[in-house]
Amino acid sequence: MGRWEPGGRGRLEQAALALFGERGFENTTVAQIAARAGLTERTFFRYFADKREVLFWGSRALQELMVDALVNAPPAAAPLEAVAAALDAAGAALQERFEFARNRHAVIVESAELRERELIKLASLAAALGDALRRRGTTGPTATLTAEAGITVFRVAFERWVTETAPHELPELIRESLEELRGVFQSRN
Amino acid sequence: MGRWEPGGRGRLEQAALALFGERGFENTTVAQIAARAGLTERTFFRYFADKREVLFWGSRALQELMVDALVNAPPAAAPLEAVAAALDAAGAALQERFEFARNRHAVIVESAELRERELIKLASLAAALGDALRRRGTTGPTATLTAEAGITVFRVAFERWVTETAPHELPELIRESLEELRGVFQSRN
DNA sequence: TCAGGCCATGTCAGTTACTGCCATCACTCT
DNA sequence: AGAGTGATGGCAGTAACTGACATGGCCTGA
Repeated sequence: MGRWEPGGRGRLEQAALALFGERGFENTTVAQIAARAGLTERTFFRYFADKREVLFWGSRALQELMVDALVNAPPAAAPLEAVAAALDAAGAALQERFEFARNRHAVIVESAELRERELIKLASLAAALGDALRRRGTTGPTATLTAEAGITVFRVAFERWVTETAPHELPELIRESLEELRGVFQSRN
Repeated sequence: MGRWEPGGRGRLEQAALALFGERGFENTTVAQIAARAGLTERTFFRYFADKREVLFWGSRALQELMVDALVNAPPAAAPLEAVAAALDAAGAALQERFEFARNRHAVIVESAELRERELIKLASLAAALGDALRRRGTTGPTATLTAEAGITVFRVAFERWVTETAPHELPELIRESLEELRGVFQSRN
């Protein structure tokens, strides 16, 4: 195999997901990932800041998608409705890649280190949505709280989606979870 | 100094917080922490699973406090009210240690690794509160969502508490944030 | 066509987090 | 005093990550 095969990053991502699935994150070495991708350890660390990041590089795209959806929501929409639009966009996009999402999630939940990384990615996503809300005119703490609540809904729905034996559709689970959270704040007894 | 000075764990915690504050988390080695505490690196890793954990060992107590408060909330209280009781307990306890909480938080926000660890600790706290809610009879997704929303409120309020120049009281900030989040779900325009 | 440059990759040495194994030291109990 | 116990030290080893430099393939301009 030539030194110049294209798509080094993608090959590393695939090799990592496969190896993590086979032997677990902690029992997989970066050198092994690189070898399976036909590259060296040093090159791995040029593409990814650390061993965990190889599973999260792709999530940048999802974040952009959600921020765009929020920005393009009707100006008259309430903050929660704008966030809901972002969640809809994410739900529709992920629904297309159920197999991949499920495999990736199965790997992540098995490793505390990967769960940590996922949490900080979601926190950064929440911050980005909060910023976008503020650009729409929502005031400080409300923007943060709405965005964080939206991410909570997303997390709970996603977890159900990839975990349940009789799979529902993700967008539907997102809407259900959002309504349940609404109920938490509306009941008063 | 004798080999048997008591309180090794506490000395390590203090030394770590001080060094992280002086030179930053990443520029501090475990050997330096251990040396300042009059111990060795090997002993550090007997007390703490990893370098970050030294800042989080104390948070176990807070989690127990909150779960207790939730369990002891009136049985008639709605899920959100039970979670609010847990948040009140945490707010009152932390209010006593403003200086420490502020220093520790300043160190954590400066390091991505430490922020990750804090997020997973809060996630574990949310899970514990969710479990406690289920033991009170709250059904599955609602318990999770209520607990997660409560932790979100806590996080936002805590951040304001240690960040604002004119400091409010933490319990007050928690109540305010909870009401703001309620407003997010009640407005309909 | 070839000289030069560009850039992805390789090589290598070094630091540090973390672990397993065994030795050692202080204190206690009998 | 001798044995046991529990906290600590010493040491060697693995693997993640980094910096400095070398090298190989491709492209571009004259």
